[in-house]
Amino acid sequence: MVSGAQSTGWTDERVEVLKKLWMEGLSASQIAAELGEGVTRNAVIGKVHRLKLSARAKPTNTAPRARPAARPAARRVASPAAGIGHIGTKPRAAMARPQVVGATALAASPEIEAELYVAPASAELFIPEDKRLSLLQLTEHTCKWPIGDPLTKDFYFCGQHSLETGPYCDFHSRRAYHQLDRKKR
DNA sequence: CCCTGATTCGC
DNA sequence: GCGAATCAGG
Repeated sequence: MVSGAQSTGWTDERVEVLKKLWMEGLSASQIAAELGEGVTRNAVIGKVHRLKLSARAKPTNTAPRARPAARPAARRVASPAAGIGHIGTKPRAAMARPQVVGATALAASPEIEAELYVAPASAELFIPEDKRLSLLQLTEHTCKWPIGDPLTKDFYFCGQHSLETGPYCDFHSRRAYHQLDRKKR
């Protein structure tokens, strides 16, 4: 009976890992990635709540989450058989290493992957001088992301081909948002 | 846009 | 019990 490897289903072993990592402060997605196969971040969160866990770094506050009121009906995947809909999302290959955990107040555990790679540190793109644009050189299709100090001659615009969806290029549009937009109702 | 956890609800 | 879908916030 040794062979009872239920890939799905929470074994004690997995639960322990889950609890450990959760208490360590790792995010649900990271834990899911660690557990690997068949485990999504939702599964992790769901299990965490089921285990009465959660509240790892919450000294106070019960956070009275506002309920979504009335759920119209969370329909499961309707999958109409042959979904010809175009794939709008990119596979993004493998994101095995998400951006480093916040690690606000947790002790590093050597037992876990101690492999942390330092960020690229490239906070900005380097624009070759021949690609830099002055204010007057901007057009509808050039990235209008300002670089440098406007008070010095070391100021110019990105100048890359901008997206149709915004005034910036792909790189800078992501930098422009990332935290804004949604809360700014 | 990316991400986080929280919640609901069909299975 | 499980987890996808969805919500709400950062």
